[in-house]
Amino acid sequence: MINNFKTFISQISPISDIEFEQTLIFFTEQTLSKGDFFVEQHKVCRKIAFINSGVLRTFYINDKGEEVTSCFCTENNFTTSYKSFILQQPSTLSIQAMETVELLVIDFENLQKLYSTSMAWQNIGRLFAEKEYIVMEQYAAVLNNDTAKEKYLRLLNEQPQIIKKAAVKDIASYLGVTTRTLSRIRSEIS
Amino acid sequence: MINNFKTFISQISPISDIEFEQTLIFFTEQTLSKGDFFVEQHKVCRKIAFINSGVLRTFYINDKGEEVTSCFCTENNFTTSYKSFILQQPSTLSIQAMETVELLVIDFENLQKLYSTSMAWQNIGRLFAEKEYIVMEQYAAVLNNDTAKEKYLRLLNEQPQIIKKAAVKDIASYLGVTTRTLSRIRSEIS
DNA sequence: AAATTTTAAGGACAAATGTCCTATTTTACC
DNA sequence: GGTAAAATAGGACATTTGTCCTTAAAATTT
Repeated sequence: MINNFKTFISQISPISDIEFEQTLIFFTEQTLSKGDFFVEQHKVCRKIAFINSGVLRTFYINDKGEEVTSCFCTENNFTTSYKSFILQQPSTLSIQAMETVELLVIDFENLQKLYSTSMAWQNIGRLFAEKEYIVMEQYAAVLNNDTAKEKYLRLLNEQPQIIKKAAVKDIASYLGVTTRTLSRIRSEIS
Repeated sequence: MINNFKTFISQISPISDIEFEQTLIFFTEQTLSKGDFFVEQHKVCRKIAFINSGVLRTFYINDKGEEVTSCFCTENNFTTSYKSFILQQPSTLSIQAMETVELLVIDFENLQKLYSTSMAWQNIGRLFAEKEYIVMEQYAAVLNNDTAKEKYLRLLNEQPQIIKKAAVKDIASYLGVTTRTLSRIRSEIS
């Protein structure tokens, strides 16, 4: 777990062994079982986690009261209700484990401590935010341009493990289509 | 111009008068006329600008060769082809002045210099990235959930100046609908 | 294991949106 | 100011997607 994390962090920004070691005391390991929530809607999200293994699903409730999946969070990434975390406001999102998940968790206060004392972590924080932005920009472009079928095929191509693990209705809302439409696409393909 | 910029920066992160003054030498003023490009597709975007006045349009060319507007950049915000700027890779986006635009511009190298020497600017950089993420997340949620009419009414409500200033076809592509659909919505409303 | 609930597939029809087109208006250019 | 080019509105029809529904399968609970 720690090795994975160090590799991941080092790829974002160079950090000395010593500084990494000093950093680790701020993180705690956590395991979630399938169905457990990492973040619950309406509560302020106070933590961010490195996913060592497993997949989580991020979703919100739209105006019509339906669950809309906005992200599938996979291993070797961070997960958090980012807006809630940044602004320390109640979260519109919930994050739930889709299977057993191993996390390395740091809370808001400790991360701020890292930011204020470590240039390396300031850098990691900024680069992470920039990366999240790029991912979201790409997601928006897909939603804006692709047809339902194109969106499904793209997901199938880019994250085949999600197609296998996630419920059909969650894939549908993630792609911004109804289950009826997704059902049509799936029968067309097979 | 400078005062506007200082107010804007101070709202993101507290910065001392002295540090702000020292910072200013890295920025240059620039004025664009209507139609001028701030960023051109295929070139690496080497700069980021504070918009003191005016509006710019960000767009890309999709698979079908059509222009798709991804952002209208308004005054008292930054503008850049963010992904290209971050990664220093050729830009998929172009950014064009929709009217006369007054900018305060800093290039990539100088911003990196600020990042590496100033904790305040590291902080500003991270908070800016976080803000851009939140904006993009909201845009994705709108694209995913709202009908064509809802999207148009939202834009009308939230950025009425864009409806007035932008071409209908650009509003359409920004909202992810065809001009035919937007035409229907507009005639319905009036 | 049986009963209950949830999920998924797909039929029938409705609504929304897109495609292709033409007429008209607006803008850009010489 | 006149001409060419681009943009807009909107008709006619096609396609996509959504809504509502039923049935079957799968998962969950008792």
